[in-house]
Amino acid sequence: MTLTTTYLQETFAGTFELALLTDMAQAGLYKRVPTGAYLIRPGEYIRSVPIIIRGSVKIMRPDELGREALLYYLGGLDSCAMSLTGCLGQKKSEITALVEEETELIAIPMEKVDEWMCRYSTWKQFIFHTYQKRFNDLLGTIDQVAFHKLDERLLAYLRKKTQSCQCTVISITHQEIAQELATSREVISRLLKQLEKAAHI
Amino acid sequence: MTLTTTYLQETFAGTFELALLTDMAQAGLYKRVPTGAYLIRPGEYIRSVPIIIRGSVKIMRPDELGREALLYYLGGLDSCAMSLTGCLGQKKSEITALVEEETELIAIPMEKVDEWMCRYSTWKQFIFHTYQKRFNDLLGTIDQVAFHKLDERLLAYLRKKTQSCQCTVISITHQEIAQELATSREVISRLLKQLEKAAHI
DNA sequence: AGGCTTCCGTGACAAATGTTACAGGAACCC
DNA sequence: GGGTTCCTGTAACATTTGTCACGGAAGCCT
Repeated sequence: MTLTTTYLQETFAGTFELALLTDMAQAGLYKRVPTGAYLIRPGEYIRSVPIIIRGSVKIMRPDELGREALLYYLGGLDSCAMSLTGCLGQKKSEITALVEEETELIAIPMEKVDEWMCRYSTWKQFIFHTYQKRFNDLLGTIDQVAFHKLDERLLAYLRKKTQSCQCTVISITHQEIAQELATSREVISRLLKQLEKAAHI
Repeated sequence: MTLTTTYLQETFAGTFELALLTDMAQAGLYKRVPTGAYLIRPGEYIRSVPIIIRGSVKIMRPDELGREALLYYLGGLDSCAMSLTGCLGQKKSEITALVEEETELIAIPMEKVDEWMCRYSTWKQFIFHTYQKRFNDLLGTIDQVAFHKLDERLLAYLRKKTQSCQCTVISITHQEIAQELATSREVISRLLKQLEKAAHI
């Protein structure tokens, strides 16, 4: 599919000025990415900045071996700050971005990201707003990991999950939860049992 | 003290262009801040972006009550990304910045931060470089908290501390360490004993 | 049916961390 | 000297989390 200015206008109603939308239509690349695909993996170079239109992307941080801590989710009209710094700094990615639900996105080539920054003030605002959101996400993650016990973190995790997928039922294996909270399956099993009991009282 | 372009030239040799330095000399405010002072506290508004010339500033994240997790340190020629987003977004601070060693800094008023972004490419680079560094710092912190046990974290903490203060002897109470690692004093006592023993073997 | 895989439940135990309680040393002030 | 405060050491115990070992349920393939 090719991007049309009209489509962009519907999507970004109010946030971007017309001239910018026209530029985006021309320079941006529309992509539809299926569940399970990776947008980026550690070690790869980042050459464009994605803006998520619809769907859900999970950003994770791997450790030396195997484990991957959950950092945050990207949803509608979010963008990734990691990609921004990565892009502008020409660095390899330090994170993994996994598509959780089929995602539509617009990929903006990095030269444009830079160029528009001075040309369009709404773009500059968007970029910094993105930074701010991601920073707060990370701070939130640190809060969780540093100050809260696993049961609370598990609850928070489940809540966020239901929010981000807009549904009331979650289908996921204990194993996956365990990975994202950097613990083991048995522990999650145990805690879920506990919560279940506690809920009955 | 007033800022002179010559002083700035010495300090930022190579990183900033001359015209920018002249602007900085005019708009920037030189400050010398004593150990123990706060640059910012949660809830306060940020009206300028500090660039640290010399010294050491500790950035912490408080939880609902009392505890404060260590996020990272700012040292020579560092700047704070939180202040950037805070500034440009007009938000209240979510963090605490405590001066650990007497610090000299230049405070740049936020209008200038914004204005120079498009005028001076070296400034833009500096800003994004700052973002990138802080982001990586945060990721490192998450790594530590999520994947490592307390004894490793303690070691890493001590190492960083000796680095940042450029000395071989640290003088700090167990209590403080405990706070920054979000644990209790007794635990730190215990672990330090352990490490001590282990070192003797 | 039988065999395979994946996921879940669970008990028993080990290790790590948090908590409580108390004692002693050093510094300081009166 | 006596009193105070701050810091450290340490023992005992509670709680939380990690690990191991195993068994059972469901699905899928032949």
